Amino acid sequence: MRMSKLFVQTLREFPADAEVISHKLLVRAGYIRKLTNGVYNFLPLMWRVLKKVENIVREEMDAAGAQELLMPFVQPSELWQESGRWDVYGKELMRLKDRHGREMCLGPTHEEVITSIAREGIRSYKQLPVNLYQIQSKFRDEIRPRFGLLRGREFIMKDAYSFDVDEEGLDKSYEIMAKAYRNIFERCGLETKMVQSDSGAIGGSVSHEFMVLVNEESENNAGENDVFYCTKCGYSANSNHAVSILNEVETDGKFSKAEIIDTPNTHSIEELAAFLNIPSTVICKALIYVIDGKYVLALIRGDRTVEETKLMNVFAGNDIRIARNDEIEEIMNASGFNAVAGFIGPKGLKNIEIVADETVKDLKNFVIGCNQNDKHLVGANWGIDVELPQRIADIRLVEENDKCVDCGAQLKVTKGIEVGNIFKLGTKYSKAMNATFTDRDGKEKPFIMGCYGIGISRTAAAAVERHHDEYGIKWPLAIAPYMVIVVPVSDQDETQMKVAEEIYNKLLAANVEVLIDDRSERAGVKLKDADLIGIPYRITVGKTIKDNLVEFKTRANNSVEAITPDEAIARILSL
RNA sequence: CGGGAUGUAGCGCAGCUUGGUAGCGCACUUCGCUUGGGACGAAGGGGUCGCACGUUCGAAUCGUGUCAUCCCGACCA
Repeated sequence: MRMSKLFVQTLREFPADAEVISHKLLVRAGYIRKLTNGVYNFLPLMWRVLKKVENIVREEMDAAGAQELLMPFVQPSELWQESGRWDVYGKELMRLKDRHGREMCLGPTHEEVITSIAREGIRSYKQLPVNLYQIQSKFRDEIRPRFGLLRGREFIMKDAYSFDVDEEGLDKSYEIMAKAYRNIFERCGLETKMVQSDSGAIGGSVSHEFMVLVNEESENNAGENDVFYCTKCGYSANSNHAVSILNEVETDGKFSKAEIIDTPNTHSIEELAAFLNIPSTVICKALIYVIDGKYVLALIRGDRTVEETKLMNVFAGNDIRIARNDEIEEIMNASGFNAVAGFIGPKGLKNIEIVADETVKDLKNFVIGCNQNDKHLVGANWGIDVELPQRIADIRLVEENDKCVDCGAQLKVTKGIEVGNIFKLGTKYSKAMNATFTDRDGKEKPFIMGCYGIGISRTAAAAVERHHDEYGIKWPLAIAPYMVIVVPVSDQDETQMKVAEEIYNKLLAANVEVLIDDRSERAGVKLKDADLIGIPYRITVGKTIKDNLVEFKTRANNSVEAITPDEAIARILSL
């Protein structure tokens, strides 16, 4: 391809509305352009990258025995009513009506559609297992799209769905996909970590995420997830799912008797601990949440943080938020109190579910709110002064230096970009939608399902996050839009132009994806653009051509060598 | 949805306090000159100043409303 004809506009400056480096670079280098909030045009260079990623995914999925198909982007509400998700998926589901007033939605994921395909097409266990996948645009009306391609509303995704006769089969299908995913990301030039995760709105039991770790000290960290991992064994998990063994801390408040004392203006744990001159580990913190519209009081040791996803899962909820002040007032009034946040406790509260984190069990002679403003109960003990809640669960956020549940070593935390996700769905959708097959014993059974996603456009953006420098992108070879760019330094030097054209034509003839910068630009412009766009190899034809030498530059490490044109061609063909 | 900020040419910005014929850099067009790290000169083209209403003789500038975008939180590939 000739640069003079290539549809690309590089910008001299970074776009003002971009925050993370992949967004900045992809816009500045002319790969993408925003159409509207969270929705991007994929320009020719970007489309080539995306097709590269797609093809790697295709090859590995096909090799793993999956079959590609394509489902509609627009889906009827009926299927979502059947699965029960029409009412629980929330505002992220882009709903619309057709001219007859019939409710439809833009596909954010395709469990419903694939399940309808399976129940029509699969009648017998003899047809199982089967794994079907597609590569397609998805639309999720995200609350806050950001970070360019990392969190768009419209994005390209590969989604696969497996159908098995039993759990054992699902385990196998799951393992095959995990293997395929490792191959895919490795081929894309991305190091990933497979971590345990919460299964969220998709549903199901077991799930893992594939994270590109990006824990660099960069000021704009694109990693939206905290990943906890063990420094010794292989344990790793998303913060919304991670568990740990706590280090020993003081849990005895050492108060000689239980009494309610004045603790003015101690709205936070820090203020309270400072006022009483005690460690925060002998305080029982009480927080009121709203889960699917119902009030929940969560108790946790003062030094720890509630992990909201874990808490929500205790109640199998879909939506969680901390209660507003007016809601707290309402709860207090209903129980005959008037305490504000900071002085709340479980004793005497009515019409509210109470759940305690495991950390509060061992507290002795501790401090807790008593629903009176500017007062706390000190020296409290479970069963004597306050009832220990019946519902006890792990609802805490793991922290760095907690101990690994598998081996006891220290846990560390790092930021990650989630590029892939695999779930064991089980029968969630097949039961709800009555999707069954006839098993060997002649009985009708629901399919045992799994689902497996990869963010294609996110993967490409993650590659930029991992592979770039101050001059621009450094594409991994496997997903670069072109492999090599030939740059004649001066378009007025006939020899340079002639040699450059020869190299270009020879590479073209050898089916190499090659660009030639035949624009009538100064050398600086051409070299800057080549670096910015991030083509893995550059062959620069300059003055040294009189000695039959060209410059061979490897973008990955910015190394340069002077070699002959023939050697340069041979080098490319050997890669 | 809550908190903060910003909307002026394709991109990046100034002008607004103190109202008076809309500017700069890059990009774009033509000509000249230049060609190893985003040159230079000359001449051009391009904007209902997000939108609406109001105040005023007169609004990019002041007021009200509205829309959009970005950042921080809850969501997820």
